[in-house]
This record gives sequence, C-alpha cells and structure tokens, in this order.
Amino acid sequence: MLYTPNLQSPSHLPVYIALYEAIKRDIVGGKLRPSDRLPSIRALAKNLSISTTPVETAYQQLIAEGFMESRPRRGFYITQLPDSYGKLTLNDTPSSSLNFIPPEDAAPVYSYDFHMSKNDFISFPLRTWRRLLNHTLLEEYEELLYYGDPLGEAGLRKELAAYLYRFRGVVCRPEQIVIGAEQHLLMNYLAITMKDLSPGVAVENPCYPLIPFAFQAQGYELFPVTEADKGILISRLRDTPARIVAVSPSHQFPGGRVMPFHERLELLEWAKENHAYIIEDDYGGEFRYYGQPIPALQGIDLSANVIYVGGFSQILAPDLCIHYMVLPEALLEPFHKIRRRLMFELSSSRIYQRALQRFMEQGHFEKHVRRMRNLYRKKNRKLADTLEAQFQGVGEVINAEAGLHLLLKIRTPASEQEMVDAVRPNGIRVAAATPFYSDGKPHSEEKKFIIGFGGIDLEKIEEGVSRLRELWNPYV
Amino acid sequence: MLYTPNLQSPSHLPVYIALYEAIKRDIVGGKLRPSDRLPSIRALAKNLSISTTPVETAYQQLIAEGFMESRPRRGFYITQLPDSYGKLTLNDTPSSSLNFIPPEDAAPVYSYDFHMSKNDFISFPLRTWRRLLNHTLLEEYEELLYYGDPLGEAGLRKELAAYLYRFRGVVCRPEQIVIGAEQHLLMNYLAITMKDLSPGVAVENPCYPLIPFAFQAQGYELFPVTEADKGILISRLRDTPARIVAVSPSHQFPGGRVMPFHERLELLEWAKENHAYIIEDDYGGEFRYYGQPIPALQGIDLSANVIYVGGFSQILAPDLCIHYMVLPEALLEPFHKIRRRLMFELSSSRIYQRALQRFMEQGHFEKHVRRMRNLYRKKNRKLADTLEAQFQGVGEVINAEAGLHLLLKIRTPASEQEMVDAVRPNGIRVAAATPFYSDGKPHSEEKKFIIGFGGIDLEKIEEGVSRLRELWNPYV
DNA sequence: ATGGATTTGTCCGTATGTATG
DNA sequence: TCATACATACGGACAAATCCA
Repeated sequence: MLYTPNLQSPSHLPVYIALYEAIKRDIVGGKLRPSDRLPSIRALAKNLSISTTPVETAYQQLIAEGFMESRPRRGFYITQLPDSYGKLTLNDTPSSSLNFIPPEDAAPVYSYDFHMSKNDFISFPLRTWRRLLNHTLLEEYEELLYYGDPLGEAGLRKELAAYLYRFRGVVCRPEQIVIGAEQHLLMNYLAITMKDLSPGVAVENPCYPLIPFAFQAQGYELFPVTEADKGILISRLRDTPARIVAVSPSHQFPGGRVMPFHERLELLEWAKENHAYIIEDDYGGEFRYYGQPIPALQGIDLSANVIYVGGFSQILAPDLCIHYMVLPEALLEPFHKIRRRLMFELSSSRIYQRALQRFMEQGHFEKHVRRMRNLYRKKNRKLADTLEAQFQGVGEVINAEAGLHLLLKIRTPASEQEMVDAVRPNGIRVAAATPFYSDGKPHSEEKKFIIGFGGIDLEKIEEGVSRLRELWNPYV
Repeated sequence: MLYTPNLQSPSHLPVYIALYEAIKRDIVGGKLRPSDRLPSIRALAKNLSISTTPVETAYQQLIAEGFMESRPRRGFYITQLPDSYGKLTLNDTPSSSLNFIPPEDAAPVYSYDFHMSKNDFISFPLRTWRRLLNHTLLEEYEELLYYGDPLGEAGLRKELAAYLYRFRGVVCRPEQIVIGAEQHLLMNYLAITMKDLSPGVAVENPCYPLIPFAFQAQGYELFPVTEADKGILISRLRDTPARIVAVSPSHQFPGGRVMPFHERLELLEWAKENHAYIIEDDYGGEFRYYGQPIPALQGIDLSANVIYVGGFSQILAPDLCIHYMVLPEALLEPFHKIRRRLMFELSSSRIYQRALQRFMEQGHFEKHVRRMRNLYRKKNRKLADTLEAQFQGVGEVINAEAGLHLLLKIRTPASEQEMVDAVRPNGIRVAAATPFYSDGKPHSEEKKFIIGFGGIDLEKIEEGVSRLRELWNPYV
C-alpha cells in the first residue's frame, strides 16, 4: 500500500514544509526505516491532490539533510542514519588570525584551496537570513537599538539552551549562558573570574592555543598534559598544581582525535575529586560524521564543573560575531561580580541576536546544521578516500571522522614548509601541522599536513588531490 | 470569463477604495458567491489598466473585513459572509487612540527618564541604514560572510581616520586604528601590550571606571591623581611610578569638566619627558555644545604617545558594536605581536562595518553627528535652564557644556540613594553620582546627581524637572 | 528475449501572492 | 506608485529505468 504522510494541519504553512515535517516525523519515529522506498513524486502528489512541486521540494529538503537519497529514475530511499537523529551540529570557529586571509594574500586565487578554516557558504540561507534581519529591523529597531542585556538576549539564550541540549547533550538553564562577540573576550572574563581557583591551566599538546593563551595573559601557568594525538594522562594531570584543564574533546586540534567516552568519564572523575574545572571547547562538536554521537562533557556529569564554549562562526558565519559559554552554577556568582565590576557590556548586535533567535525558533537552524553536516560529510569522505588512494604506501590519513579538516601524515626528509611552498604557486593551499606542537620535532621524518575541505567544491577535491600528489612526487 | 468589478465612478476616490467598494457590492449583492475565486492580482490589474498595488490593497482590505480569504500561491476566494455583516465596515473601526493599551512588558516605564546613557533614537536614520545594510547584504555577502581583517575593515578604518581628523583633530593613518566589538576587549589587549611599560596607571577620580578596571584586571596598580572635578595635578602624577595615565578630557566623568587647553599641553609635556603614555577616552567628544571645539589630545602633539579611544554606541547606536582605538606608532609592533599570539579575531560584523563605511562615505554620518549635536544641545540647554530655575537657591548645575548628562549638586543631609528611590515610583529616573568617587564621602552634605537628557523628549524636560522638584521638596 | 508502454527523477517555464526598494 | 525579486505552486517535457505483452 502507498505510504502517505499524515498532513494533519490544514495550516497556513506552505504545503512542502508540512510535507517535509510529516515525513521527517515518520523517519525519526521509525515508521519509515532505512532503505525503505518512498512513493514517487507523482504518485504522492496525486494521492494528496497537489502538484508535484511541493513533493519534490520536500524530498529535496530531506535529501539535503541526509534523511534520504535519490536513485535517479528509480526512486527515493531512506538512508541509514549514520548517527542518531538530532545529535550533531557545528561548533565554534577555529577562530583567529589563522582565519583571516588578507586580500593581497588571497590574490593568487587558489584553484584548490584546502585551507582548514574556510567554510562553505554556498548553502548559507541568505534569503531567510535577510528576511529575518529586515523583519527585525522594521519591527523592533526602536527597542533593539538601545543597550540590551550584557549577557545576551534572553530569547536567544533560551533557544540556544534548547538546541545545545538536543544536539550536544548540554544541560543548562538560559541563565548560565553568556553571549559575547569573540572567544577571547569571553575567555578573558572567565580567566579573571577563576583567578583564585588555580595557579595554572592544564592544556593539550598540541592544541588550538586561543584559550591557553587567554589564560596565560592573565598570569596562569600552562601545563601540557598530553602527548601528540594521545589521550589525557590523568596521572600527569595529578602531577600539576592545575585545577583547571582546557580540552576540546569533540575534535582535538589539529589531529582530529575524538575523546573516547571512558576518557571523558575519567576526566570528569578527576574534576570532581579535586573540585577542579574543565573548560570544554566544543570546536567541531557539530561536525561528527561517523559512529555514535558522543555527548558533550558538560552534560555527562552535572556534578562536575564544566565550562562549555561554543559559537556560530563555523556553523553559520563569522559575520554574526556571536559566541557563547555555559557557566556551571558554581561560577555564576563570581562571574557576575566580576562582570559588574568590569562593566561587561553587550558585544554582539541585538538585532543579529534577535534574528538568530527567530532563525532557530522557526527551525531553520537545525535544518541548516543537518544540511551542512551532510555536505561536509560527503566532502570529508571524498577527500579521505582520494588521499588514501593517491598516497597509498607513502602517506596516511588520520582521524578523519569529524571537523572541517583532516591530517595527512607523510614520511619524508623534506621540510613541511618547503612542501607547502612548493604547491602554492600551483594554486594549491595546504598547511603544515607541526607548528602547533609545542614540542614539535621539525626534523623528524614524519611530516603532518592539515588538509581542510570546508571551502573547496566537492567536485574539485579529486582533481586537487591528484595535482597535490604529482607536485609532491619529488618529496616522497 | 474574467470577473471584472464595475468601477463606475471615474471619481475622485482613490482607485483602491473604488475597487474595494465595487467588489464588496458584488459580494453583498450575490454576484460573487462563497468559494468563488477572484481574478489574480496581476490579471485584474492588467484588465483594469492599473498597477497591482491598488488591487492588492483592495483585496487586503476585503480580507481584513472577512469578505474573502487568501490561499497563498493559489488565489483569493470569497468566504462565507460573516454573520455580523453590516455591523463592521472599514470606516467605523473604533478609534485606536482611545482604546490602545500599552503592552504589559513595558511596565516599568519611566515617564521621565533621566538615565545618563539613554540615547535619542528618534533621529536614527533607519531607512538609510536599512538600505545600506540590505545593499551590502545583497552585493557583498559572499565576501563578507567569511573572516575578515581582525583589525577591522580597511575601508572603514580609512573613513574613520578622515572623520577623526576633521571632527576631532586626531591625526592618524588607517593602519593605526584597531576596531573591536567592545571597549573592554580593546582595553584588555592594550593592557597586555603595555605590560612592560608601566607598573601602574594614573587615573582620574572620579572617573568612568571601565578603562582603569580593565588595566587593574591585568595586574596594574591604579593611582588616582585628581581631586573631584579638578584638573590633573602634574606634580601628583610625578609622585607615582605610573608611566600611563588614563583621562577623558572631552567630558570628565561624571562631572562633565572639559580639560582646558593649557592643561592638555602640560599633560603632553609630562608624557614626552617621561616617555609615558596617555590613554584618551574621548567619551562624549562629539557632544560639545558651547565655545571653541577643543581638539583631541592625540592631535595636539604627535611626538607624545597618545592612545585615542572611541566608539559608535553613543553617536549612532549600541547595536553596531563597533568601537575603536588609535595606537601611536610606538605601540604598533608590540600590539601586533600580542594580537598574533593571542589570536585576536574580528569581533565586529563585517557587514555592519561595510555598511557603516558606506554611511560615512556618502556623508550621512557627518550629517547625523551635526543633527544629533544640535538636538542634544537644545535638550541640554532646556534641562540646565529648568534645573537652575527650579532649584534656585538649593541646588546648582555644574559643567553643562558637553556630553549627554549634567550634574546637579544639592546640599542636604538626606542620602543620594534615598532621594533616587523616592522619585522612582513616580516614574522619574535619576542616578546618584557619589558611587563613582573612589574617596566618596557619602555623609557629606553635598550630594550630586547625574541627570541625563539623551533619552527624554525635549518637551517633557520641563515637566519632569518640576515633578522632581516637588518630590524632593521634603529633602532640601 | 524484446520492443513498446509506463514509471520515474529531473529540469524548466509559468503563475501568483508577498516582500523590498 | 511602480518595478523587481522572491517564495511557493502548477504542469509539462525529457530521458533513463522499469515493466509487460
């Protein structure tokens, strides 16, 4: 018998959206199972007495978000959900001077740009965003032009709390969320707030150094407690006087390692035993492509003190300038004392915040997250497969299961920088990884490269990798 | 055949009203029956040789009154006639002004809000701003969604440099300007940059403590070097080990004192002699209402090291989240070292920055500055005059020549807070000034209040002051 | 097995209410 | 007021896949 989605609401909603929702419900609810075939566009349209267009549009939407796939001229089929529904989105930008590419530098336009922090803005929902922005500007500008809550708009924080729970397993009240324009800004306030709690901060090595450096600038000593691409050694952690540890369990930088669950538990145990604090940078948290989604540290054990840090730069656009941290209850009072004294002021546009709130309320955000994850998953797979094939025997791809870049390991006496420079004139951009290792041995035979796939077209990946392989032929 | 309403009267009536009447007639008369479909807007417009707008307006009118309904993207259909037909027409809608009830959440509305940092957004150039924003969003979003120069958009910095020179006498290259979302953010980076230059910061007392606190949080000691509402004593400055002094010469907070020219020269002399640095917070610099404009310290003597600090919150709107500092040449290298290490990232929306750049390029900004200065001048004069008159003999207005607030001095044994609280229930908001004096003597007979005029309507000032005077009668 | 008919995903031109400039 | 762009819906053309006499 023909499957027919249950379009309950006659509703003012556009038909294709109602359809999309109904089918999604049936997929998530299990009524439609992997590899089930959906009715053909025409059949369903006829059944529902509508034209084919809304059906087609709804199907396309579901395909973009990874719920189903099209087999041309054969039908539409439900996909295997690679991870449980609704558990992943994107995280915060690998922010920083690393990200900005000055105009002169961008001049020799890269034909194959494997920069690690380029995002794919082809799918940026510009029209929706513009509509919401204009609507906000017209309807609420009088109110929103004034100063607002320095912690961020209450409405946005509420949406954010709900989202973080659903997608990242973060458990918090909106009151625990602090919104700010930039990660350093938030981390600086945090460092000031925690000054009496610890003389230093335990950090990963290598790591993305923004958080460590923010704390160092406030006078904290840094204690590296990991070996390259290995897990945290709790014993080594115990040897330091640090009562704060900063980690990025979703996607360790730059290796891409995902902290396994048991290690998370150990870390939380350490924190509880020592009344210590964990700063969880959820960089790459939303972009996990394979395997079970691992919930954020923050939500695993609420009796441990975890500060969860994230933002919208990577998942939506850096232009929003909206980042956030989730404070544990224990830090709320101290933080508010500090922020009042330092006259902490709002730093993210209220109009943007309100538009983003609407964007989330209306479900655009979750759709976008799924769409982007799906897109990046494809790119990630293509890149990993192509690299494996092309560099068989001489190189190795490691930890390509999350984030917007992967690591390519090559044994060669040549220097990383030399090899990076060699391909640049040919329009290929890749980056050396060793500079991020504080004990980096640049003379080791084992060289590592950061290959990003966010900004490059899916179709250009194979070609780009082939060119890279050719150009590196002399070195391997 | 296409239904066409009978527009008999060539008439003086607006087309859309004639149309509305004609269609209504046909509905009431039974020519159009329930669930009949009306011609599409374009079809009817073409048929009548008019534009679509009147047709649409007429349709909307009829929808609002329940005669027909819109089925999005399908057409307009006649509804069942509301049974109350004949009781409701467009024209006997009750006058809204009598029945209008303000929304609940506007509850703690102040009838007379003398808050010091409220701005007047009545003259905010919303249409222009929206146009520029939309234009930027449409034309340049691809470029601007991505990370940009952490120092701020080059184009905006260029415009800003030109503006600062013309309006404030600040002499700088665009490369000396750093743009950020929030003052604390910039001041924190500055404090880190200058850490080796001075063990402490000389500050005014009283002052707006944002900058001092930002430095204190970085471990600097604070040395107050002024007496209430007096000038800086260079001798006292010399007694401190501080090689940095933070001042707000345009409008000393909260007293409103403007630093006279000779004092500026002395201060610059001190800085040169001691290779010291002056942080010039030009808070309120644009709002000087009487006398010769005094140029910013920064431009008076380029051989002294002055960091000029400003922003767009007051002059345009806090929502922009765009602040800036102008670094002296000597600090450029050290600053860039720090910002690279700390991974200083852009924190103000590029789209906003670009829109603001256009706003300045097209001359809107200077017009706006002049318009606002003019408006605030009127308010300032009215407030000062009224206060002088009403509080004759018991109070005194001081330094009402700049900024968005003035100071009212009253001799009374009552506490400032008590008096502030006494008027609040009556819808009047003023603030106590003593909390800003680090050596504040709350028990002195001389009480000071901060009376802002930015957010209150010009017409309500007299009334508000009168109410204030009455309510404070018991205290003076 | 086969060739024509049917089904199917895809693509496109058009219509129409709505938003924006 | 007018013109344009956008979101949504309709219906048909096309070619590949599938089905059937």
